[in-house]
Amino acid sequence: MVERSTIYEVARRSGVSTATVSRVMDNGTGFSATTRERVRAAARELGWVPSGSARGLAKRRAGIVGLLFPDLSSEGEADAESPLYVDQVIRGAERAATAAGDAVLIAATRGATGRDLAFSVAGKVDGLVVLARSLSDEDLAAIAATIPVLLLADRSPHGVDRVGVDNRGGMRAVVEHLIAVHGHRDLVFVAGPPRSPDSIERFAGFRAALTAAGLTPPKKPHAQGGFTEHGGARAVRQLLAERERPDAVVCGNDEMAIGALAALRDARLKVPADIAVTGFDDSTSTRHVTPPITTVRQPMRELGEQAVRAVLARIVARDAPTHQIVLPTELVVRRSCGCRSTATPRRGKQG
Amino acid sequence: MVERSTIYEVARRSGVSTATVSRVMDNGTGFSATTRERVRAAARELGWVPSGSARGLAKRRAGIVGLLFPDLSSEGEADAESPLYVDQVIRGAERAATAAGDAVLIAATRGATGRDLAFSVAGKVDGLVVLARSLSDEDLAAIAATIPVLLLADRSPHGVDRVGVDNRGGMRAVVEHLIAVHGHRDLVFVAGPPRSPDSIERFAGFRAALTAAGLTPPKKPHAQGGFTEHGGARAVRQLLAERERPDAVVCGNDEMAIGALAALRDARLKVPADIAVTGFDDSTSTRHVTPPITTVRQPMRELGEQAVRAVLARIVARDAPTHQIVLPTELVVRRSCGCRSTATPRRGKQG
DNA sequence: TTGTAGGCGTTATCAT
DNA sequence: ATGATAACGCCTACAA
Repeated sequence: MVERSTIYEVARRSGVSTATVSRVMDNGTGFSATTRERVRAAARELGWVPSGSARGLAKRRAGIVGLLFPDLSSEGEADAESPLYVDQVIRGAERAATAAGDAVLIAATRGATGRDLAFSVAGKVDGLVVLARSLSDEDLAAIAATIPVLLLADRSPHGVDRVGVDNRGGMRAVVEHLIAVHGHRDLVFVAGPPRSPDSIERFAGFRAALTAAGLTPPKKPHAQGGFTEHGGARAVRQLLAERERPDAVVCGNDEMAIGALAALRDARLKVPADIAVTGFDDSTSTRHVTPPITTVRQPMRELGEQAVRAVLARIVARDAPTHQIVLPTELVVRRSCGCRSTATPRRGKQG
Repeated sequence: MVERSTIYEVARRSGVSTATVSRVMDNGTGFSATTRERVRAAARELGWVPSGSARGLAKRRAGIVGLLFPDLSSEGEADAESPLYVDQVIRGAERAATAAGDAVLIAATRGATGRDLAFSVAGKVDGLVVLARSLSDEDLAAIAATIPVLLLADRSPHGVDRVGVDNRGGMRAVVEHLIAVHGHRDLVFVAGPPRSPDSIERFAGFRAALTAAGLTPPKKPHAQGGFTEHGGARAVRQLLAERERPDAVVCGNDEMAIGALAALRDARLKVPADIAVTGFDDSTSTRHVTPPITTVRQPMRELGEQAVRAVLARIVARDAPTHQIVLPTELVVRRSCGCRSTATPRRGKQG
């Protein structure tokens, strides 16, 4: 690891000009087979790796797309750190970027320092995918004025590309299942953090399903569990103490559903015989818990893929119309709802 | 998103030279407070974000560290895609990099195309963290001749920095627990893929524990489960069919342990009353399964952190002695081993 | 098919 | 405290 060699050395060693070396490395055209081999040989011998910075500067294209996500741990949220689905999004983004010959740069914004980080990242990439809540609206706008930005959220500022997932339709699908297939009518909703857009959307889906079934939806969630296992358990204990036993506990996410299961077990209630439970997210544990939880799968990997594809597309076509993509969710029927065996998954309704 | 403005425009607008603008943005020194404000104002008004490429070229430092990991799905392995712990490593890497003012670039190598990808990434970063099995030894060496490289594995080529986790000590700790605390003597080992270094190390730990207890360790694992849930179940069914019931089933990872649990349930055997089971990794599901699985926690997040810290250090001190760090694991006692309640976790022994 | 040379946007050295 | 002005390593017309 002495000194990184440059294109000049490769050119000299192979007896051609730097222009030719550049052409060869770009897999372009305009050189003889002999030349190509000589250049390649020289490059190999020197261990030359083209400088991404120089290349990026010359081409006005770094070949990198950024991914910004929030690290909520620093915000005093209950969340462990960043939601786990972030990992899936990252995987998807990596896959799409690599497929397109780009690389992906990731960074977590943490509180106030997030601003500087975001701008620093913006300088290093050609386009940016921003997960909900990782940036203030004005910082987002400022960056969007510089490079293509795509937001992963339920809604985006005017003119900003967006890819989202159909939270509302997914929740509506589970609830309709509970009502139509199992005949439940007294359903209770355990929400996540009050201001979480995901939680809000899912509650909207819950209400929509009740309304569609001719039932009266509540104005507010029956309880809140902060999206945590512990919170879900607490919510159920409280619910059980203050009202008659409902037919089903509809949880805003899987972790709360797992907590709910534990609380119901403690209360000597059988799931699903005495009471049904559902989750949201299709996290790994839902399959292993007893009984396996009926839930809703979100295509997080695909979310990441579509997101970088969209920014990549916009980098090329700066003035195409704004993207607004909403990915469908999928109902995953297991046993906690009362079904005996796993049914064929079906898609959540849009909207 | 018209045209990215440059340092020249900012300089002109604020009535200073580009040198001064550069100084101000670098938070350096050598300018008056008045100047600083004028420059900042101009930058803000123009929405100027310094070009990372240009900056990197001039400073000979991109401010990016790379992380290369393998995507095993393309290799026809049983693994879903890439092992899940990769996510944790990524999180750790991101955290350490961000803390140091750098960003992290991630890329998954997939089969043969991995080579080009790796070199492409190498050109964009100042240092590279490479997860085991993502690159051939010679490609690794070629890149290591160019930029600082650190390998995340059980061993590394001569002169290459390395950070690993004490697989052997961790497995030894669980097995010793099974022997010393629960008095088991007939232990059976379910291994992962035969050539997996992790699996091999863990089996070595298994043998070491038996030997230390005066028992005769087997030369080869009793069964193989390919690190999958399904494989673990199959291994146990097979074992049950061909030999007397052992005291304990020691699994090379959690997924196989979960599969083992299912197979034992089908065989009407009670865990841990009739037979004990242990896993490795401390994946989320181990807590939710019945009974909760005694396992070994690996500090994957910390692994990622230490790794980028080490490469960052080497970028500064190119010729410091080679790093060789091994992180300790932690025994997580739950119920599948026969313990009633969760004991205080203790560290796995080194080596 | 190949070479020449200017330019990409910043930083850093040397003056002033 | 500030300004000129070379690098930095590669790409890409434009020529030949």
